[in-house]
Amino acid sequence: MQAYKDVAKFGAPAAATIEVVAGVDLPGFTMTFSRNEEIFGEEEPADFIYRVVEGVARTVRILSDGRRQISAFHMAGDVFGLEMGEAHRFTAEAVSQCKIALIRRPALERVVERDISAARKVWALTSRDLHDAQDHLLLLARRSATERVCTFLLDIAARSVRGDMVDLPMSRLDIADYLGLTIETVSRTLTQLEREGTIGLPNCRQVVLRDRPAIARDAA
Amino acid sequence: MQAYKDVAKFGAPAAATIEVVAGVDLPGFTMTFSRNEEIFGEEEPADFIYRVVEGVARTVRILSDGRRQISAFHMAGDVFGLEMGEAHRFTAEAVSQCKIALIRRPALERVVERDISAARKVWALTSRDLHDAQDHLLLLARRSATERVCTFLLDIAARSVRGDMVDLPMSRLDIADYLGLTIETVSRTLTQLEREGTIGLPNCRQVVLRDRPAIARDAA
DNA sequence: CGTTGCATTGAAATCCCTCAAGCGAGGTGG
DNA sequence: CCACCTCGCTTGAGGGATTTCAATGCAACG
Repeated sequence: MQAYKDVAKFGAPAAATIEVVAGVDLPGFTMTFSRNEEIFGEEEPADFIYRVVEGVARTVRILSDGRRQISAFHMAGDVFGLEMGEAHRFTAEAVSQCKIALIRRPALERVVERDISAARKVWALTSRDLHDAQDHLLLLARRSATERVCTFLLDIAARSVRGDMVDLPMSRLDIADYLGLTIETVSRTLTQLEREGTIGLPNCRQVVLRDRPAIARDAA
Repeated sequence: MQAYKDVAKFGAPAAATIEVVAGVDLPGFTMTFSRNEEIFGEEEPADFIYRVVEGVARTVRILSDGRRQISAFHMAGDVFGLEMGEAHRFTAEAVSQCKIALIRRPALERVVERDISAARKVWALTSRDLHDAQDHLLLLARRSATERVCTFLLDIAARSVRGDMVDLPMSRLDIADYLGLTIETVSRTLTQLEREGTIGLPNCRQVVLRDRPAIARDAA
């Protein structure tokens, strides 16, 4: 618990039973983090695994010269910070104010040692992350700015069930660092799509998917 | 065995005991594949897992318009084609002529159901792949052509223990598709590094790492 | 000895980035 | 209540890294 000694900073942890994955419930506690607050740091011992209860988190890597890359956004229900090694390989931060459930890793390890089906479900989490990373890889390696942005919009839309109105919980900088672009290119691409009538931009945190087929086409 | 009915095409499979990971030995068989031959296809049922015995394989994804991305090169000892789902998510091909060990997936599943420590080792394979993918992600998102090529050279060098002389088993096109560049950019970057005296290029399939510190610096 | 398949090189074009300014919403204080 | 500030987003102009297109080189092979 070292990292969270100073609980005043984070809001009081609340003990609870956390469903890590379907059918695997473990004792844990929830904490709230404010916008941009660090949840855990790269290289820190991976003593917990984390599950988003409310809000959105991001996992980030930063190069020495400041170039930043967001590997994933984590929405309600997503598990992150699961490691086989001793240390975290990313920094995790709150995108918006969020409530996060923490599960002590030894507790998870114990269940995994005993229960094959639980072990399988935990493995599936890693496998899922791998698939996402591989899709992301293809995106970054071979897709144009427009394709990246459109893919991103469809992805976010699929993860937040709101019809054609999509809320973007993250800033343009976050989107840019996720897509391997600059903030300006993201902005220009969005306004370009708006000019073509493909999307609407009532404000900078909301997108209306006016022409999904066109977006899907652009997402290639 | 449907996919490999036509064994004549591949060379006769040879039954053997395969070490999937340290301490997990399973019955399987080896087959040889010639340069550029397909080992398995995307969307095909994932009935086997694969381990490189000799040579090098690649896992590939292709977009409808022909853009290609290589997610990884697999060298001697590497396991690939491990899926939790029903189907492969990549195409796998032989980079050079290679000998591949195939393990029937049900055999693996049985061991994983019984033996927790084996399950853990198999999970570690997925976890390792995830780490590699995440490093690759950062490379593609935020690094320049020179940085990518230098990182690649160091990576290959680390995987083939030969001092400062590195053999490149793959073509320029393979390197380009792995690094998210074009073949011309890879070629230009290499000749640039040669002109600076950082590397030597006795021929297009061999690289001499003349100044490792400089390469490491360029790899950022 | 021509063919074929990479690899290299050059010139031009393009896409995205960099730098710089302007805009707008939200918050603060006079 | 409004001026002012701040922060994030947008927009523009210019530049640069990488791609594209095209030609040449080179080694292996029949």
